[in-house]
Amino acid sequence: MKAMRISDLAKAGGVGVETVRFYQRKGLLQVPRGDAPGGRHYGPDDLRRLRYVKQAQTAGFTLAEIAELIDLDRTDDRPRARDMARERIAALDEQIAQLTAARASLAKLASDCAKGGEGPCPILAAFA
Amino acid sequence: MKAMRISDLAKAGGVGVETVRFYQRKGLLQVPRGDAPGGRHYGPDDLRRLRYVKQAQTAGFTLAEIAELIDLDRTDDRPRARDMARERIAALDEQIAQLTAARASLAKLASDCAKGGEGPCPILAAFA
DNA sequence: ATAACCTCCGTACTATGGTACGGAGTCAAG
DNA sequence: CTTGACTCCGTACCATAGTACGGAGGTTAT
Repeated sequence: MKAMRISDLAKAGGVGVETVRFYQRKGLLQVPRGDAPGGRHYGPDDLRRLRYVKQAQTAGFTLAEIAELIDLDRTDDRPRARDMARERIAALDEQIAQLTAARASLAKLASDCAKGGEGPCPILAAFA
Repeated sequence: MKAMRISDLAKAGGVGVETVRFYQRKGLLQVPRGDAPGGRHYGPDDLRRLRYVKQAQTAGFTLAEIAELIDLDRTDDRPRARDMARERIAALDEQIAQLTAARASLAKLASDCAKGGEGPCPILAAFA
């Protein structure tokens, strides 16, 4: 395995080089010990970490929260991790409920507008 | 009805004065004809419009899209409005699906972590 | 009539999550 | 031995959706 460079890591993680560097600045990814000149090299751990960040993001964690999770990993603080997960699940539930409600009311509006009776299009007139 | 001033409108809409002004700058709310010195006054239309904006936001429309919807209202372009609604519903469906999936995987992680077997806490180790 | 409070206006600043740019150094191939 | 591609680094910039600030002026209550 011929030492991944930052561009390889980025590609493998499906992000841009600038994003990797951004994550490094935020403490989400480690900056490899400044050894090999002409390009530091990255290992599979870095890629796992990068993927972890991306995955955690899809669960709605902010980058700051992800940084905290990573820190909890260091200290193996499981109770705190469970708390964060519980909070996130609750937030997710609320968000899903809200989006579902919005979806329903928008769908009704759209169908009413399509039915196209008289009067103004409810999508435009409504939410009122 | 003693002419709503900007702060009354803001309060009624559940936003701050600065937010009303921000919406005016974005073209989401009209700036009343500059008549009454010592405070322009706003009417029920303005409040309806403000509530429309807030409602549309919960459906996930960006302020730019909401500005477009408002413009469609002016021109009564119903086909375009239906398109926008359809697109938004599709996006909402996708988002709901993603959040639901994230919720499920996070819930599993949390329960595995709570079961607390050996090895590292899956919330911290996982997403991997 | 003076203080307290409001309006208008422009400008600047915040947070979040990136994205872009320019310069300097390094490295491999032609 | 030069060109091209890559690295590092700092800094600046982008969109989104506000929030805050300071000054100039009008209004309201005592």
